[in-house]
Amino acid sequence: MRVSYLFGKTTKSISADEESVNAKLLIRAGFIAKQLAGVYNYLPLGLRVLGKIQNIIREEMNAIGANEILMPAMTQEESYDKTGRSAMDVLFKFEGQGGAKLVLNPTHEEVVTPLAQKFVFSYQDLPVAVYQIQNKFRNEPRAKSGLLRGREFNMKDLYSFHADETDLDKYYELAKAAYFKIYARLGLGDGRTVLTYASGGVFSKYSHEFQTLAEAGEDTVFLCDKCRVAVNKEIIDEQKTCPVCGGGKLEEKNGIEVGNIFKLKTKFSDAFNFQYKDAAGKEQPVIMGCYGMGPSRVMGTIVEVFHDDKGIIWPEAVAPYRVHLLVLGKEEAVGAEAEKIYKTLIKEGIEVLFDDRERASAGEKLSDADLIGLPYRVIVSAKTLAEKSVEIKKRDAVEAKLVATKSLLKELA
RNA sequence: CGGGGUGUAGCUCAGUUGGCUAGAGCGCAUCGUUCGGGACGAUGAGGCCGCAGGUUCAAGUCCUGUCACCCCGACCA
Repeated sequence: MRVSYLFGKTTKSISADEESVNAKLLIRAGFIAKQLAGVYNYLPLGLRVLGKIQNIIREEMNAIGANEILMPAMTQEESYDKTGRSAMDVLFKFEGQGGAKLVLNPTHEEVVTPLAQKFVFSYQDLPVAVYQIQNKFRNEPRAKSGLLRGREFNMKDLYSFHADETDLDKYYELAKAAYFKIYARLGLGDGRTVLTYASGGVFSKYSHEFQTLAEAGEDTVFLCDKCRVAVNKEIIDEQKTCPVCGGGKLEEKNGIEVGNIFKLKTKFSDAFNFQYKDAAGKEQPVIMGCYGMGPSRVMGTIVEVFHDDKGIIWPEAVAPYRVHLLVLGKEEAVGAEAEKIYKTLIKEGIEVLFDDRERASAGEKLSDADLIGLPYRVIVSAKTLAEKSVEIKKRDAVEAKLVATKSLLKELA
C-alpha cells in the first residue's frame, strides 16, 4: 500500500477531551476516527488490525470445532421478554414497521438459543458449538477509554450446547485453552493475560475472565504471586485466598477484561424451552456455555500495553503491515530504488506500507513511522543508496542498522 | 442516574467590563527555497459564533429555552 493512496491521515492535534492512550494514539495515527463517544469508524489501517485479530480468533475457534455463523444485529424485543432481560438498561430499543418492537443485540443468547432450537432435537445432534464475529450494541451510561468501552463494539461470541454438564465442562476447558492460545498469538501472552475468577451468578460458583494486566485497566484484580491466577474484586470478599493453590499472596493489580467465559447451564434453554431427547427418548434441557472476546477491545488493549511516547508498537501478528518503507530525499535514483524495493517486497508477499509522498518532509515521514508503529522501518535515501544498502530499524529497537540491499529479504524473514 | 463542562474555520483552540470588517496555530491551495526527526517565506481560499426566542442603539459575548457533545463518579455478561 502506498501512503499517497491511503485513506486517512496522521494528525498532530487531537481533542483535549480524549484521555485514553489507545484513543489518542489510534486517532492520531489514522487508525480510527471517532463518531461519538464509544462509537468509532475504522479506517484502512485500523480495519487491517481488527481483521488480523479476528482471524487469529477465528482460527482458534475453528480449531476447537466451532462453526462460524452470523446472526442479526437486531432482534424482536419479545425474545428478551422471555429471558427477563428486556428491562436491561443497556438495551437500545426502537420501532420497526407497524410499531414492531425491536432491539439492537447487546449479546446473542436470545438469538442463538432459539436458532439452535431449530436444528437440535436429539442427543445425536449434541454437542455443537457456533460462534460469530459481529458488532454488539450496549447503551452504556458512559462510554469511555476509547476502544475499551464502547456503545458499539466488535465481539466474538461462541455458544456451546451439550447433553450434560460433564460434556460442558470438557468443552469449557477446551475453550479456555483456546483463549490462552489466542492471547499468546496476539502478543498478550507470557503471563500478561491472566485467568481471573469472577462471579458466576446463580449458575455456577465462578465464571472466568481473562484480564490483561495494564496500568490503564479499569478493573481491579488480585493476582496470586505463586500461580499467576487472579480473583476479581467483586468476589474477593468471599475468596480471600488463591482459588487454585490456596496459599499464594494476592496482590492488587489493574486489568483490562479481554475475555469472559460462562457456564450458562440451562438458564437460556429453560427460558426458550429448548430440550433434546436422550437415548431413552426422554426430554432433557440442553446445557449451554458462552464465551466472549472483543476484537475491538483487544485492539485498544494492545495499544495500551505496547506503545512509547512516540507512538504505537504493534506486535507482529496484528500489525497492519510488516514493513514501513520510507523514501527520504527527492533524487530520482533514490525514488527509483525505493520503487524497486517496494515491488520486490510485494512480490515476496511481505506486507509493506510505502511512504512515497513527495511533499512530506523526512521528519514528517519518520515521525509518522514511529506513530503508526509497524514492526520494521526500512529507509531508502541518497546515503543508503551510495552504500548499496538500506537502513532497517525494528520499531522497538534503539539503533537502526545498515544492511546490503541484496540481503534485505533475509533480514525481514 | 448524580456532579461538572463545552458548542466560534476541515482540526485544535483564543476572543477582556457587550462596541467597528471575526482571530491564531495546524491542515488545505499556488509559487519559490528546503529535504535524515513533524522545514521556511510569500500569497490565498475557507465562518448562519450549535439552534430558537428575548434584552439592547449594538450580542460570539447578557437572559430564557432547546439540541448536541465531552469529562468525573455510580453502573458494567
